Amino acid sequence: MSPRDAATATVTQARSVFSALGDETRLSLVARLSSGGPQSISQLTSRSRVTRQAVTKHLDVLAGAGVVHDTRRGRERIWELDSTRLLDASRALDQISRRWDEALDRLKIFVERD
Amino acid sequence: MSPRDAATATVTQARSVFSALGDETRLSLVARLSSGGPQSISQLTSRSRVTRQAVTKHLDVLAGAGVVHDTRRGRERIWELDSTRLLDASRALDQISRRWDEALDRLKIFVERD
DNA sequence: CCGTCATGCAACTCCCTGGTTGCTTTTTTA
DNA sequence: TAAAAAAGCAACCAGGGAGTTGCATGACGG
Repeated sequence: MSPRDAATATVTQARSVFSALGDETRLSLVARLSSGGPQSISQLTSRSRVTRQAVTKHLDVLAGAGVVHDTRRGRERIWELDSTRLLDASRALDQISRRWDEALDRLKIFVERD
Repeated sequence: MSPRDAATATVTQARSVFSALGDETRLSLVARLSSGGPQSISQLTSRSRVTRQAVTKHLDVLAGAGVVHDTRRGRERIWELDSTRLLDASRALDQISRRWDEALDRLKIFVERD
């Protein structure tokens, strides 16, 4: 995989994370998993406005983005946060903004030259 | 504004940024503005697969999330990246993942105790 | 002044997403 | 072992979002 392909892959993954976190109920699920730790579907549903089925769907979307993963325990399914992709996405955002900030700095230097 | 309200506001803003960047064409617009600097609508359209009107709509969405802003120059409209919100969102993501990582660490310590 | 280049405005289509309801299956547990 | 708890499966619906086309407007250059 060339460096350029690697960069594209990173951005693509970051995009799926963004799209996953762009939904309000999903973001609140992530926040709750972040502070409350691993929880079952019904536990997550109890503090939510929407149906259990809706919660399940959202968790599946989050899993698709690699943000959470589940393990079965008896009759329940425990969902847990997966921080790696979140950190990757955070870094991607950081780079995009810094790249532009540096461009701005270069521009300032250029403008102030005369 | 209470600290809790402030936190909620931050998350809400971050969410709108995520939702804005969740779209492929929008994310590529942001990437191009990041590396290529300020550009007009038609400039941005020329390197895009979609129509000028589509690009315009996407830029409006990005502006709504506070990620870009525009200035008029004659008959054209120049769009520029706005890094503040991007950095805020990046930090929010970082915190969510770190909060969970620390919880994991505490758990490990607890488990290894016996 | 006139063509043309950059953009604005509006209507319309298509389909994906978030959400629901209803029923079934699998474990617990009393 | 029967009731209840947790979750899975499937169908359905309404709304919004991405994209398009068509036409109007405004600014520049010769």
